[in-house]
Amino acid sequence: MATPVVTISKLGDHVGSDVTLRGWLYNRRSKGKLHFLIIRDGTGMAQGVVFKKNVSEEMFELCDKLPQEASVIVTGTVKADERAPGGYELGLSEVELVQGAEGYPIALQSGHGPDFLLTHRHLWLRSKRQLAIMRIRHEVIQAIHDFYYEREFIHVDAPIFTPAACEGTTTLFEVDYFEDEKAYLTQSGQLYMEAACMAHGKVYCFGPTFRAEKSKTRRHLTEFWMVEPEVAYADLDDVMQLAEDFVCHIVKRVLERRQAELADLERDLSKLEAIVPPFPRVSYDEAVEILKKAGRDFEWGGDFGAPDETIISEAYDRPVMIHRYPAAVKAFYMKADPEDAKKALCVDVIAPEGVGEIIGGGQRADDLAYLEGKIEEHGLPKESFEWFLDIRRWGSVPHGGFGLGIERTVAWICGIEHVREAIPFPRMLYRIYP
RNA sequence: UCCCCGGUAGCUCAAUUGGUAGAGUGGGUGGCUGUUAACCACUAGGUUGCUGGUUCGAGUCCAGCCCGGGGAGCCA
Repeated sequence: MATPVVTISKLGDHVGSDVTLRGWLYNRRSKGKLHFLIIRDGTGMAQGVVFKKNVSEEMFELCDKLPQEASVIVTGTVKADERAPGGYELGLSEVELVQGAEGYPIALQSGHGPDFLLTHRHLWLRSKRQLAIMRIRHEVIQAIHDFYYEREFIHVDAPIFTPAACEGTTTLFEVDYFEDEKAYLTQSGQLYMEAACMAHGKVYCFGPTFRAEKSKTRRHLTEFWMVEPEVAYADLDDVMQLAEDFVCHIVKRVLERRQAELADLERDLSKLEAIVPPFPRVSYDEAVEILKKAGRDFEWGGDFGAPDETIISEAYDRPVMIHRYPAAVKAFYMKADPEDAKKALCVDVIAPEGVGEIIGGGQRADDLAYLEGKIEEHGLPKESFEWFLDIRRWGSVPHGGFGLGIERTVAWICGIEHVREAIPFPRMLYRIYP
């Protein structure tokens, strides 16, 4: 009679009985008369033990030759054993080879370089560290959807093709297809969320965004994922409160449910456990003072560079919210501060540990005449924004929101150096394969 | 786009002042009944990124190009 097929994550439910696992050989440690087969199946890793006396000679020989990443179906008796990784092991009675994997390029030992690993990204995903990162990414995404679902936000998808820019036009990918006018890959779903929040009150979008920036740093991808909530009747304080609750919720969820993955990544948990409210709210003016005290030569009015952000974030053990930047360095749709028209009601959230900005947002301009002036000031084609101006023509209300970069958030939580490891198949300047 | 660093075995790296190209790992073969990136022995494996130059002689020095890494600007 066939044994039940189970996953490694559920082995504990089957102690004492025979089960079948379907997966891949992660590693093999062979002795003279027994083999230790480390098998992974996507839900975890488990050790199978093959004793020469318990199996046929052919099967024992097969196990002696199994290469790393061979696909295998194995059957054996589950028992708890402290010596086994994961706490359970299988005394194997059958090993079926599905396909071999001679010459598998990624070795367990001997570190590989980033170029080699990225070229083999489709295989690199199978390694322990990458498995942990992708599972944490998955948890972050699920936590995001749960957070907004519980708060009665409606998930509204924004288009990928857009007729005009939200940010600078130099960073747009042009698409040559639509007959009437040029189209571009989206840089942000925000403008569409502004329209949607006037319909549903509280909305968010979650999708890919594209930036044709010639950026070559550990914080940049050409294609990255962003979640963008937008809330009607929200002011800047509401936006900051939402951002704080949101980031805390994500970190807490990963700490609760992904301990094993964080352990695989050797993440310093105390850094994540420190992520609790309240986050410091620092005005742009105060941030400039921090920089000056640190000896930076910084002039009021400019935007912060990456080294500036790092200096400011190092003054705190949790994300820092910097608000009210000079309007001149921010996008056209920002609402001006009623107390100082030179400043915008915006907020950036800077993550600790040098990851940089994970959130950018603020309160939006809700007055028609003001917004028309800003569009002209920025030299943008007004006709492309008529629909956006309509939002201010009929039933305009104060509203605001922000965008959170998924890969930077995942990189920060995982404690990894580069965002390229925080997305399954990174797209970067000079890299589109695989 | 600019600045800095690099390109040597499948992979990660070493090679003294310009003088016969080396190790680990992975592959192969053999050994081992409790391994935790197992270990031990043996073994195969090279047009030193490309093109040109200097030199008796270039992995090493020079020029140009290609590719990669890190950073800046810009941004999430």
